[in-house]
Amino acid sequence: MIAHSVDDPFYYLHNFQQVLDWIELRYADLLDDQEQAFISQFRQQPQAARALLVRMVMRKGQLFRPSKLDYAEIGSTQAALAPLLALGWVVDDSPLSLEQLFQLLRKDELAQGFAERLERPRAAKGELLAQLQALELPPQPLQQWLPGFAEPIIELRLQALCDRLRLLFFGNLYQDWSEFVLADLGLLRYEQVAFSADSRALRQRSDIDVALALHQCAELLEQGVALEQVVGHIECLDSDNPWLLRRRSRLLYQLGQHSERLGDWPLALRIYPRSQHPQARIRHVRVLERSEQWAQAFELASQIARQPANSLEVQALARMLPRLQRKLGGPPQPRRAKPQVSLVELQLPAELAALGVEQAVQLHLGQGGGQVHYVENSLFNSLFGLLCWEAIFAPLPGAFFHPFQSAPQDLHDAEFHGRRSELFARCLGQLDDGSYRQTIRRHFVSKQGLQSPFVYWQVLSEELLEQALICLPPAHLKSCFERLLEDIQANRSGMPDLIQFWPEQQRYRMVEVKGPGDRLQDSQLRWIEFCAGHGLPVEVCHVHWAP
DNA sequence: ACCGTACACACACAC
DNA sequence: GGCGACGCGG
DNA sequence: GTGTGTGTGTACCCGCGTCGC
Ligand SMILES: [Mn+2]
Ligand SMILES: [Mn+2]
Repeated sequence: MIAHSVDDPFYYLHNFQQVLDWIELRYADLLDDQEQAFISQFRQQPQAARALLVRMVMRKGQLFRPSKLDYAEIGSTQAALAPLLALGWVVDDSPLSLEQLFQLLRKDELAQGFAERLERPRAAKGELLAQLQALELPPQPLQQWLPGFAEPIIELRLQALCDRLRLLFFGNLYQDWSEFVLADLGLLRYEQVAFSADSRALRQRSDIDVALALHQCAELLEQGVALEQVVGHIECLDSDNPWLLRRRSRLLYQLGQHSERLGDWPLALRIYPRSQHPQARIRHVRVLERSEQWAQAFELASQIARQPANSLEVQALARMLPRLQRKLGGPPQPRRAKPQVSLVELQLPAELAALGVEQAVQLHLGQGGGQVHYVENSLFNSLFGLLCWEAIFAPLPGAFFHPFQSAPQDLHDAEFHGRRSELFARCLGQLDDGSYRQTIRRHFVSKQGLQSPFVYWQVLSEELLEQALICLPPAHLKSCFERLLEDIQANRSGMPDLIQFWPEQQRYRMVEVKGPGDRLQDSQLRWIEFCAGHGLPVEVCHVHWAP
């Protein structure tokens, strides 16, 4: 599937052609005439022209100077360009804004070309731009900006089409064509899932359009376009595809946060109710509170408290409800019980501060016998990922559809566990009969280095793994893994900095380190609460620096 | 990992 | 001419 | 001093050339 970069100078072209073939085979019914035509015409072009086009597609932006497109395997850029210009896939007379011109030309070229119109031609490049921006010159072709400039500037007109193809192949827009070469070089290695030939990222053209439009809205948001306008755009976009809906909710949530930052509470109050983001309802209450609508805030908070959707909501409400009751003139609220956790106050020499608090405590605790590892979330998540490898990478319909996936598409759906409950039950069942150790060791070897949403290969040494398998009781692992499966997103974080093992006694403890001025985060509090409830040994260690 | 996702760290404010 | 930001390429 | 909320900074393959200062 992947062309080898070491012995094929056109490896990128062959990879691109593979993607076209893949799409033609599986997605033909989702392409329009223009897209179909591109795929078939592309094949008929000379190799040099095809290669140059792909090089341009892989580069940043759509505007280029031919002198910057100099590739040994392609040879003459001019010759390669001719067929692309004839087809209109590339044009060489696009109007350019002043800003675009400044991105393409060097400072000395601009200073020379605009010499008469610049007051201070020796200033910094950004200053030169500012001087010319004041003249409010409209976009125009290069030949009008700077008649007689040594080379043209060419524009690739196929970026939108190629984004669509990339979306179809990868099912997202954050992966790009460098995936192929990274995989070829062994820098990224993926599990080979035996998915069926009809497994596809997207099933209808309208979903593709929605995905592209959402991506565009995210870009508008980033560029700082008026929020009202972006919200209006998003509201028109609908789909029954769960990951598109999740994407939409996330974007609305971000818009809500932007509104908050601008102090636009009415807008935030309109946006948050439209988002299904796990924290959207809490933000809604919070904005009611910030805008001093305490009665409505209390009412909504009480309503959520009757049917909380997740543990984040429960936790946030425990803080907000007493506060709101006080605001409404209720009786003084009893102080919430602090979490049951053993606290250690530790005084360390200030020289160790350079290591960072976690490493300083790691060093200190290690002197008392019992090896200490700085693991945070990596240990428990890795053990989970190794034990449940087959369930996570099971070829369920629609979960896998291309060779570069590190996780199933529905990993963060509420139904992820339900759709695989049999498989996970089988994995977790191994914690009852002791066979889990062999499964974890087997996958540690056979899957070594393969991308996984749970396994942190760079942290998980064999020594750490063996100590963990000796010291961690299977019942503790089972509680932890069941909690993870209840809500992967929320429960995969918050685990303590350090873990200490005493293999001779089959004993361990976890230690969350807190330097001066630091405090437990919500996810860390929830982990500690979970540990208290299931008998997992965890401590919090406050560090003070000795003068 | 769809400018995200973990962390710690820096402020602010109310009690 | 040294330094950092950034884009590129395998 | 407590408890809260909010906004930052940092890291994601890595060596190399170009550009700007
Ligand atoms: Mn930590
Ligand atoms: Mn810590």
